[in-house]
Amino acid sequence: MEKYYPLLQNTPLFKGILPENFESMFKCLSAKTKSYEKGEPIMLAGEDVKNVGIVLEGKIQIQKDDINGERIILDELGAGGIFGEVFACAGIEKSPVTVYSIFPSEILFVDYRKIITLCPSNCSFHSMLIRNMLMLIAQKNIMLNSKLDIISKKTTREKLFAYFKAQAKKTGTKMFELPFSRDELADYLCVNRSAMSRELCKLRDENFIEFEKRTIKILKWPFRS
Amino acid sequence: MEKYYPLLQNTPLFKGILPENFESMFKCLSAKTKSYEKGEPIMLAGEDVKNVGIVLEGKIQIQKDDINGERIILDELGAGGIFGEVFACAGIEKSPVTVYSIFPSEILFVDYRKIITLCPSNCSFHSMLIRNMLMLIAQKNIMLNSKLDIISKKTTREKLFAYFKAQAKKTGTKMFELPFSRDELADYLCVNRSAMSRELCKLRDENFIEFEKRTIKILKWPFRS
DNA sequence: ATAAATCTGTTGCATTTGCAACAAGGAGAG
DNA sequence: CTCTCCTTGTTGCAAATGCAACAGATTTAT
Repeated sequence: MEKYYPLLQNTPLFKGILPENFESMFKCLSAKTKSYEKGEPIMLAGEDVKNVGIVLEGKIQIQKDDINGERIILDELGAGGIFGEVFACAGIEKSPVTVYSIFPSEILFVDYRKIITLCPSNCSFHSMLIRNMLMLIAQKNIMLNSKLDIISKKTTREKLFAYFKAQAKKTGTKMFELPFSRDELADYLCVNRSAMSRELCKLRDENFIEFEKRTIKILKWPFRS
Repeated sequence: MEKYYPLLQNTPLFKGILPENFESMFKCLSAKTKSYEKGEPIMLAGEDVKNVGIVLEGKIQIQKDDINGERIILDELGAGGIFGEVFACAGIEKSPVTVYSIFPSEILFVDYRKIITLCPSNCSFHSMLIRNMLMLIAQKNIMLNSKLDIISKKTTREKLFAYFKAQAKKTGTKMFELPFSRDELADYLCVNRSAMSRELCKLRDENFIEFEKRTIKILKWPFRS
């Protein structure tokens, strides 16, 4: 467990809390760790969520299963990522999402009631935890808004550019790696894969972009900036 | 100001705080009120956001202005509604959204730094305020997810049904009033208005729904539940 | 009361998209 | 190496959609 302390120290949730307090804190929070294999579900939609999860190792994917059986990728988290905290704070008991381990992963679970409730012993880290949680959720909120920005576009072309623009802004360059396969990207943008593929090639033919595998290079923007 | 105390008492942000503490609390929080006419902007995109706003009277609309000049309605708030709190908690200085008063409105502004920072005098309401804020933002988060659910649908028909389903669940009946004009609804669903109008009529002709003006009545569901 | 503005439905048309099926290339397993 | 699976691009076609323009109805302003 101690080997993850440097990681946890830089985690948004535990930022500002001294590592020497971790052991007593985890005890107070009833923290537990669990291992998952690649492809194994960590949390299923409809299950009770009593814990906040923190990825110590590996990679997970948060998905939403549609009525029609379609899969929507909401997020992908590596080491340091946190999930389940929104339902915790919103008072939602049943998970509306499914979380899968897409690499062999090690997850730290924390009882969320113990995070938001000040303990009798009045531990010093509690107000910091809550403050951190606030920022965490607010920023996730911003991310959701960004995704809405992209999905709100009417055409596939506009969605692609909106997504590319966000990625370019994130990485600071006009050439970047997609974190998705084509299939997953289409899911993310909520469009048909083959239609998206077609549009990508059109954009290439019109000299807007170049791409090879997951590498995208922006040559020019269609609208202003 | 005192006339709004009953309203504020039932506001998510101030819930659990006794009205007799309101005056001293507002003083501590540097709270101010301001009036707006119908159509007047309350907060423009790009402006500094230093305050959290609470609607005391009237109605406001939160919009996002697209690069292409398209308008996306993110939310509509009546008395008791709160806005700007997400940017506050996420540490974002410049507002990415525009807020308009769509009725003559009275807005209460609170310096958000004073909400999340425990004051020297250690007021009793501060930890409650932060806890309330946490739930507020987490629930807004959930709402964004719900909207994503709707927008993520590929066809206009699916979007309409996803939206209707959410409204039906909200009101608990199969007949409800739309909070939008057709134009606004199309904006909300991110589809072309005339195409949506066409689809609505198709649904009527296929006996899925009945509608008159803003009243929608669901006759049957296309898929399960 | 009259005029102007807004809301809603309608229609034709070009374009986009979803869908399904197939093919080429590459990665990984045995 | 060979076989299988996965990823990606390709294509034809029917259906959906965006767009623009128009008309009737309703609301609002003067």
